[in-house]
Amino acid sequence: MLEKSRRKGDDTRERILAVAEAAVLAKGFAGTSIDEIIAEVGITKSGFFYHFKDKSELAKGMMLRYLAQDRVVLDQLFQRGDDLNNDPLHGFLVGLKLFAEMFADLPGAHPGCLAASFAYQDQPFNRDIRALNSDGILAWRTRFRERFEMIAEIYPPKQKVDFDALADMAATLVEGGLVLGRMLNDSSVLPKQILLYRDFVQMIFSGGK
Amino acid sequence: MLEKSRRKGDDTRERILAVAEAAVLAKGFAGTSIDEIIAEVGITKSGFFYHFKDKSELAKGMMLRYLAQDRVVLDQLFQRGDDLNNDPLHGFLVGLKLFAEMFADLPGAHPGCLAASFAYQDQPFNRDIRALNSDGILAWRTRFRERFEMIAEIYPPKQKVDFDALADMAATLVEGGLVLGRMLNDSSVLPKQILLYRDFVQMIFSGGK
DNA sequence: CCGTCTACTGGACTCGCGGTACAGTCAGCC
DNA sequence: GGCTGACTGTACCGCGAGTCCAGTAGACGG
Repeated sequence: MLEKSRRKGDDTRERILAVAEAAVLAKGFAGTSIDEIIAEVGITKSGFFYHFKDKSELAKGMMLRYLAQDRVVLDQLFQRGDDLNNDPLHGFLVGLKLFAEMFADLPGAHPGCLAASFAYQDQPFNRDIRALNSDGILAWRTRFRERFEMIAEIYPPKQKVDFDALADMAATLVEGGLVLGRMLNDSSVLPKQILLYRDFVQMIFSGGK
Repeated sequence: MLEKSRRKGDDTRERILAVAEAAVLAKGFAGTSIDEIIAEVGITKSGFFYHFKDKSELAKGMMLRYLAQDRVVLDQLFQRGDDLNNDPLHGFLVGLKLFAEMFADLPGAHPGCLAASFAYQDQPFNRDIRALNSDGILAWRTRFRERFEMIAEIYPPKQKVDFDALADMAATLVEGGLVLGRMLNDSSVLPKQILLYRDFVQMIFSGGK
């Protein structure tokens, strides 16, 4: 039928993950039934359990997929920021602007974050998921902190700042912004918060303006 | 047995809500079964459904209880800040410090937020819940914006700031901080973010220091 | 051409949980 | 003494997760 590039099943697995992601972002993990997923993918229940031994394995697969996409998108974004401006501070500020625009331009209003979706789920499957989640956040922290250290060499901040906390602030605002966006049904919350964060970073490293 | 102050059932209802809140914060709403709640409260299923016609009504009751508590706690906190310092900026900054300390001193590491717990749930019951949630957030926004306007009269900010967004930033950091706290299993994330927010507000209104 | 492996289909069945229905109970109040 | 509020107890339904297992179509290798 379609392409039969690598394995036959890889394609089905990928389709399950894609369908599941859309459903979970729209209705939450608990609110998404397997029956519903397989109906959309066009397979049977047995087919589903051939690929994932249970629902938590599905969640794990979704997280891995999500984090990989996430990493690629973020890399591209801040790379573009640096391409447009080779000063580490201004490259970062451009990256943040692009980041805000990305969230502003998202089609379906409020996508939400898979990670957060899982963070507020029950314990059992969270052992594994939480580890993945944790790694994802820690990657952000490291990436941003290293950037701040680079920036600080050129623009020494007037007052001392905890770079780890400042790095975490980005992820915090994204997660919180998505939550507020959902609550208020207003997708402009998150981009505005990112831009405020941008102002904050700018103030810290280059004073007033 | 105990007090029989108002009605007999008010006490039971309250106990259901209290038990449910603890369970939901620990395991998520979907992960909390009615059977489990009634076992702990010591009533039967019929008794439960006498008080709440379904699980979404329970959620609604929990939200109302939660928002009421929230309002009281916040009022007290910022009132204390103002009592200690009658300048609107410094009173607010003290309030934020108390706020951060409150989260730092919480016993069970990461309590999470009921509101966020529900924000990532499925659609159906969310119509009602979302409205409550929305009202809660909007109340924060108004409260903080009014405060910023008061502060700005005395400390005109160097650059123009969107007070609504700056107000939302507090709620955003709280929600996001709770999410990150859960993911990283680190309850120090949220207080640190609040203190960063405090620094930001201070920089906006009184420049460097 | 045969056997094996992958990627499923089909169907039957279990269990937990949300939710319904409804009859009965018991204590307090007018 | 009857009504109401706050339940108990039991039986039942449907949905969704998950299990078991038998069968099969197609690719692939010898």
